[in-house]
Amino acid sequence: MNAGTAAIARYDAASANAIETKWQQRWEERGSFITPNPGQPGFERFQGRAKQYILDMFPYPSGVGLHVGHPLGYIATDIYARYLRAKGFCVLHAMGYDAFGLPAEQFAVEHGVHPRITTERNIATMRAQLRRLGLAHDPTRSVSTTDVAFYRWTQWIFLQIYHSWYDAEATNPAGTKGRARPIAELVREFESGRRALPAGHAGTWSQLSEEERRAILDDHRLAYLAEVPVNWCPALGTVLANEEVTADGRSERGNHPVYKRPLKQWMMRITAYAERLLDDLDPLAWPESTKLMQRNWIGRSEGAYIDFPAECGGRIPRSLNVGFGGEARSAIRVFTTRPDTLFGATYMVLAPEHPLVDALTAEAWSEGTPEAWKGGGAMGGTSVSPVGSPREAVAAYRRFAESRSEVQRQAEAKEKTGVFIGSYAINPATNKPIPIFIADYVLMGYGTGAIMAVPAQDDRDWDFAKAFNLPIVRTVQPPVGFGDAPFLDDGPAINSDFLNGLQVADAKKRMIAWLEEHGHGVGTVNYKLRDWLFSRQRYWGEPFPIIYDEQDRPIALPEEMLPVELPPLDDFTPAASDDPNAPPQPPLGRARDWLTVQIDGRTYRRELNTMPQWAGSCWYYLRYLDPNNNEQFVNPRVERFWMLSARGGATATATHFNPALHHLGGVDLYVGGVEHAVLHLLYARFWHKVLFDLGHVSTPEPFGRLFNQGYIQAFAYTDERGVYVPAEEVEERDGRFYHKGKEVTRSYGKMGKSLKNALTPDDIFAEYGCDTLRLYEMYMGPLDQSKPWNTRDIIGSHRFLQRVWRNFIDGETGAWKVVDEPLSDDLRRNLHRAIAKVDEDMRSLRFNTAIAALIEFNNALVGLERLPREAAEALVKMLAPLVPHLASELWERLGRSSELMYEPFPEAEAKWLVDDQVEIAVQIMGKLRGTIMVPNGADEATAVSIARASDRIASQLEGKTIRKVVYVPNRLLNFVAN
RNA sequence: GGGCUUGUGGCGGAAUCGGCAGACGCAGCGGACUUAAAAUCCGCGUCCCCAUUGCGGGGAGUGUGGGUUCGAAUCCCACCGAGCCCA
Repeated sequence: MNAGTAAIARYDAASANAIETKWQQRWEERGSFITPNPGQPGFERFQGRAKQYILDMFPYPSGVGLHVGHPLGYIATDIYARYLRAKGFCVLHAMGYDAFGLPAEQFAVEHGVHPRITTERNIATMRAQLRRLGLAHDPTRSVSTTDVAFYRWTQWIFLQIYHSWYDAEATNPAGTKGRARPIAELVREFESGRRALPAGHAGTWSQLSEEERRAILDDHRLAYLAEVPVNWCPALGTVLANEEVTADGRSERGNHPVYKRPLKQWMMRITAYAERLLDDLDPLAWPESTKLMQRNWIGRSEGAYIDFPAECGGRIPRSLNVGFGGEARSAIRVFTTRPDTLFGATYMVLAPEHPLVDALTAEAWSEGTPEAWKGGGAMGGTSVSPVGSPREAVAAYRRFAESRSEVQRQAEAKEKTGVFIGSYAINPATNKPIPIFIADYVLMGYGTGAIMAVPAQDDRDWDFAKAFNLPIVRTVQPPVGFGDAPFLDDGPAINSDFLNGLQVADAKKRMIAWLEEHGHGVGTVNYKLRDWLFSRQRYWGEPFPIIYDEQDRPIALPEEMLPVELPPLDDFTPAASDDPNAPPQPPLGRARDWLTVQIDGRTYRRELNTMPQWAGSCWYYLRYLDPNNNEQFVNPRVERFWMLSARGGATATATHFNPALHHLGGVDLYVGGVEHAVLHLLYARFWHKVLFDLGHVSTPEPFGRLFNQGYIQAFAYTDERGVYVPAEEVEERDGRFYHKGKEVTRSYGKMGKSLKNALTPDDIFAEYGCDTLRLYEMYMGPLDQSKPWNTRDIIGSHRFLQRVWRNFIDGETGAWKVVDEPLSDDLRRNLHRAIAKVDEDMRSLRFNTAIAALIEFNNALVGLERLPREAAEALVKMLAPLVPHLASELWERLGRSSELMYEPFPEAEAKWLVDDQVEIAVQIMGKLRGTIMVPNGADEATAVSIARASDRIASQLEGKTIRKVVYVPNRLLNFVAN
């Protein structure tokens, strides 16, 4: 035994903590977790090794600290990263903090403490907790989004996006269609005449006014300003995300009224990338369910735009009045995924805020208009008396619709509401007039904000038609016996002239051809995905690198003027108001000295909005690669080294992406919760693709392999009033639960403060040490499934480590038991079987079964007087990724001074994995009747003769005729006999 | 309403390709050691029936009901329950 290591006879809480503290200190002093970049000092030890980039989702450093559920994924990636190091890879594994966001700002509002102070305190707490878990993160690569040195580059990326446009025809570096290009190239193309000016502009580029040119460029930029309806909450003084608004249109926090209001906001043109975001999903090694969620979110649908001529006395605005041939026309344009049903379109519906509604609304009700169409009683629970004119009905309905949240409007369960606007459109297929309604089940943000209603083949149209007594014409023949309901499935077309008899798919094609031929419409692809609202009226976020001139025109700051730092503030309270019409006043408006900026003697005013929290998490994984670079957001050579992933695991030496040689994605494993399946991953993919198109990164996708970990859940207990009681004080007796003598009710859900069932890692450290916690969390079950925390079970993992310890060190005497003696053949077979199992399970992140195999092997060593070194060293190496402190301590006591982390993982030798004799099952008619021993790989005849020689089988077979024998070598033998 | 995931002992889970269901652990029961206890070690451990002095033997069984197959926790159909996403 080494001098200097105290003799510890028993592995318990005290000795575990002593060992863990010792090794955490030593790793820190030695810089064991640091992985330098190629060319940097210290990289020599990794020279020639293939890279692996192992990443956890970016955490928010919360003020309340971690509970035991949080580090589940971090422990898993740590084990995997340590395992890969032992398998000979050069591993990048780092952790940073997504530290902008609302909680720190709220805390600042309530307590007057600057968010930077709160944030830094929280980060320090979280770092200490993670360090105490023994996580091997490279400390030199940790970043925080709130560091000026970090968000300077977030602003820089914003500028790249702002200065770009999407050329749908260009070829990107991956060889597929569509590419972001610098806006300067667009200007040159317009100047040279190589690219025609957008429709509606006559003459040449140089003949356009400065304003016109700006407008055209802004229409192309990937970051642009737009008036969009937002959830404006005057009482909180901020715009809210949809998820922050309750179903009845009030703020989740404070229950204040929320209004839909158009506000000038920064938008990101993510819709330009819809097709590529969809196509590139296929080859990614992601869970299918996550890919499916992204596909649904992007929501690609093929269909057609169709124009319905409308009688409106020439009042349609000119910009909305261009037909498919470029000619002027008065028509309502709809998008439909079912152009084949056009003959069944018996009315039209516009979204209440559709720009044509004013022009189309009639002056008076025509003779015989049903009372129900005029708005009386047609607005759900809101009682509105029948109104005198279409104009009044429209105004009343709009007020009603505005009062309802988008969630309410989309909920299908409630009855349909709407009003007739007094005028008619012409169905281009039937040439008959059909009435035009406005109704809030049609949303302005989807398609064109107008639909052709086909009640016979659409649920919502059917309900609406029933409610308003509108005609229903079937255009797809339902099967015999089909009831009084819309028919959505495939069938032959009926009542449809030239489509009759065609199935849906063919009918669609035929109709689109007909529409295009007659100028009534055009086939198209539509997406549910909308552009990304990128402004927030908040303080604690990245300021935009944007200023405005006297004409209120946005101007991007030059790169040299970055960073735009957040100004100091004393008061973070947003300007609250009871007046829904009060203009939004972001907190940055209080920074008087910062508000304006002088450049070349002219005064500009700054953008007061900040970026959303998503911004930093869209690219942090690139900053880990080169965190201290002050010249570039990441050095391209460094980026290529870590991100280019060669197929087959070979080291990448290529200088650019080649689809034949490389995986699409750079990060080799990305682990995090499924709650980020859509937004974070979609936004990050979008930014990454823009950076890829512009040549700043080398891969078309950021994350090649994604793994969604499950959650650790916990029981919670409520008393007879329904109030939560502390879970740790609850006792179980005979399957019932008691708190302070009173029976309580058990429920099951997320761990958290509000349910009084959270348990901190610190509690477990004190009682068992962090190696036990790491082991228990991995042993609970498969990583991707949610499972309940059960404190009672931890003892099993702790006992296993104690048993390991006792196999090395006598529990009574403290004597060292490892000897240089050969291992018996039996034990060696056990050992190599364990190695094969653990190796395979670790590679596929099945730590629970890897641990079970280690327990079995260790149990086989229990009772040995002396432990052969061969088994001891292999066991320590296999334990090293899982319980690095305990393993390092034993490694040192084995007299080894090398860093255990970088010791190669044991190799299973094939010859020790096979037995001479194997036990196989013997069945008769598929029922188990016994087992026999046969030589490994025995043929059928041998197995049959051994089986028939056994008394048990022979007696069972007596008097029966063997019809057939099924033999699976080394597995089973089945006699089909009767 | 649609889509996805999921359902195995008292509990967490294992069975990786259709081939011995319940590995491993927790809780429980029995035994050894001990004056005793703790700790440790060994054994038992789905349900029902038969046998029981002892060894044992048979049947059912992976949410429910069907199907495919020599053989189904695993594949197919329908239903029930749970979770997530979309509406």
